[in-house]
Amino acid sequence: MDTITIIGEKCIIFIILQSRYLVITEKPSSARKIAHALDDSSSPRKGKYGKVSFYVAEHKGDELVIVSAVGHLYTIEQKKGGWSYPVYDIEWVPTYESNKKLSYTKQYLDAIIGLANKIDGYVSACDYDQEGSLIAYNIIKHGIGDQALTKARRMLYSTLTSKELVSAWEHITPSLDYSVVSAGKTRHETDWLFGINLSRALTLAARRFLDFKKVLSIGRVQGPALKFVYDLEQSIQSFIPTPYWKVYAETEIEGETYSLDYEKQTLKREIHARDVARECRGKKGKVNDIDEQSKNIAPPSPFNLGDLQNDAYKHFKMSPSDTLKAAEKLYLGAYISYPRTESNKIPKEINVKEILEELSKNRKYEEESKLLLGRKRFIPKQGKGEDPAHPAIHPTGQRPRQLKKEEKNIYDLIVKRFMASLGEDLIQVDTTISIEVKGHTFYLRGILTQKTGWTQFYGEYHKLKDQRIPKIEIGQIVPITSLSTRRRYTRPSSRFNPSSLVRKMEQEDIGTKATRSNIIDTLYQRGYVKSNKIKITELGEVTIETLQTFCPDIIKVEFTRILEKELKKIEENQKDPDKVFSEAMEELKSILEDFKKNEEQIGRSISNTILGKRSLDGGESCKVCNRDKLEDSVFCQKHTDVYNRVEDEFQQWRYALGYQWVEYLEKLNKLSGTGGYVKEVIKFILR
DNA sequence: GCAAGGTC
Ligand SMILES: [Zn+2]
Repeated sequence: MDTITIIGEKCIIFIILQSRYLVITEKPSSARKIAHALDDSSSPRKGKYGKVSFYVAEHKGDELVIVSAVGHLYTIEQKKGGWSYPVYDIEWVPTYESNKKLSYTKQYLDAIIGLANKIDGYVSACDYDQEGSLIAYNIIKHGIGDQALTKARRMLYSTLTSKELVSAWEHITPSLDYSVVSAGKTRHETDWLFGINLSRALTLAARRFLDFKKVLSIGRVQGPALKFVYDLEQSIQSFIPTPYWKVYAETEIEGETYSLDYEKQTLKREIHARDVARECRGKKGKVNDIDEQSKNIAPPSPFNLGDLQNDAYKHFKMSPSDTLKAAEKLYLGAYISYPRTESNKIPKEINVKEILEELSKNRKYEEESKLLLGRKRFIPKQGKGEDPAHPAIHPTGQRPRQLKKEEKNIYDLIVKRFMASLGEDLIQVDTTISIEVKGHTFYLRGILTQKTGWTQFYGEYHKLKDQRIPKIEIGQIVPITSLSTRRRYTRPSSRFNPSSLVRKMEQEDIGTKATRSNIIDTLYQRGYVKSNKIKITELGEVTIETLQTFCPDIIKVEFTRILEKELKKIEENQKDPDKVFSEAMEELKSILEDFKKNEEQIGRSISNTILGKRSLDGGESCKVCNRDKLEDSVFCQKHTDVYNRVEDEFQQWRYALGYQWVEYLEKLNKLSGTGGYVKEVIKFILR
């Protein structure tokens, strides 16, 4: 609101000018909250533009028209040409034009453009992150026009509480955050150009020798995600088990049997195991120490999306993308807060007490929420995860209606986790009783819960595992009533499942909370991986191996790290976005030239893998697979490496069991933990 | 038809 003062000769006239602002949010729920927070009477007028809701709020004499986007309303497309590569000429176009499945976005864009009428200023009120800055910029620039950009400002907030929103409005920036916008644009364009060009290059190479209907794809996030699966599969296929021995012992005290742990969890030689058995079996031991340690286990923090996806897989075997879908439904029904969050924190502005009061009206949660309400303070445990725009996932208190089974499960998990995060520490006492038998030590361990703390709110999602212990004193003599030793073999790492692969992507910091599970779905759709215990397919394998030669960067996590560093420089005005972009394009250009030059060879190796054919280019292949044989070996690189390790590991087996070479190979061949490549090599040696 | 990122 501007006050213009005109001082005439004899009088002073104040003219108060009301300004009209168009406020653009990222999603409908933020528009509603901002409108209610900023309207002086907390009751903004609600209007409809076609089917799209918008709000008109009066704020300190100004009029705010608040309308929302639905995420990105603009996307990248190639300007001209067909399905070929290289392609460098791109432009930003409305999303609904480029993707029919997203045609619903048209009504939102139409609404924003239609409402951009007699507006004094534009306000970008999208989420407080790079994508948010770009979403509003694209709409204003391409939808409303360049002249609107000069009147555009940015409103920044991290929680959608009235207090923060009012303050955000007061601290609105004088112009858009152009450096953040540039970083966002560069990210989109680099990803598009690398992703689309390399995907087409792979697909077209595969089609050279195959009637191949499918498309192949690769990208900055897909690449490393597939590489994780590939690497794990290599280690499983190359795994050679090692024998070890384990001691199982029991004692009996006052008629009750207790199992004992031997001092060493594993023994490396059979004779060591025999020694323990001979010296301790049937003997008596003396209690020489009783150690009691009380431990406090803090409550879990409320969920971020990754945690929720992980727990939903654990408890309901739901895939991460199904969990996201269910959580989205709950969010759109206003039963839970925004689910696409990386945060494990609930800021103090959120009224936890009020949420508990609402939850207590639901009989299912009445008892627990009333217990929590009996307290003086309502501070959820704060976790590590941070998010610039959204708090941790929590119930709103609003009672859900007509949920599907999966949504019901997810809702219950979220509510109980939220309540658990408000609980007190779980207190347990760990007891370790040391029993000495002829110089060998055995441990009798017990766990006793003293205070259930937060676990009483987490219900079936956390089971207490108490282990009782006998009444016993130092110096007491106890019998070893049973003792056996068993030979075991080490096992390879287990494969990823959709949830642990999301976790891995989180740990490696690739993709975002909203995209990780979808990208894993893409790997399945492409035929790169299969089954719930994720196994790479031959197609996935040949894709990784091709890229390892021709574009190793796209399957490396470091590619993302480098890009992030460059984007940060753009954000901080330390580097010209054009320079970052042209450097990336220089790299891409040389990769694509190289790819094109070798397209025939690449196509042949893809088709050979798929058809299970040996290579036809004259070179000899490995005795047990299609790959090229090394000069000084009968195997390819992979099988040669495996052969060398089979030789190395033999020493360990001879030491542990006194096995001879052939005996060793035959045993390995029978064990389930032995990797496929290992068995291929062994079968060849034993042929 | 191909990316990764938003969100319905
Ligand atoms: Zn081989």
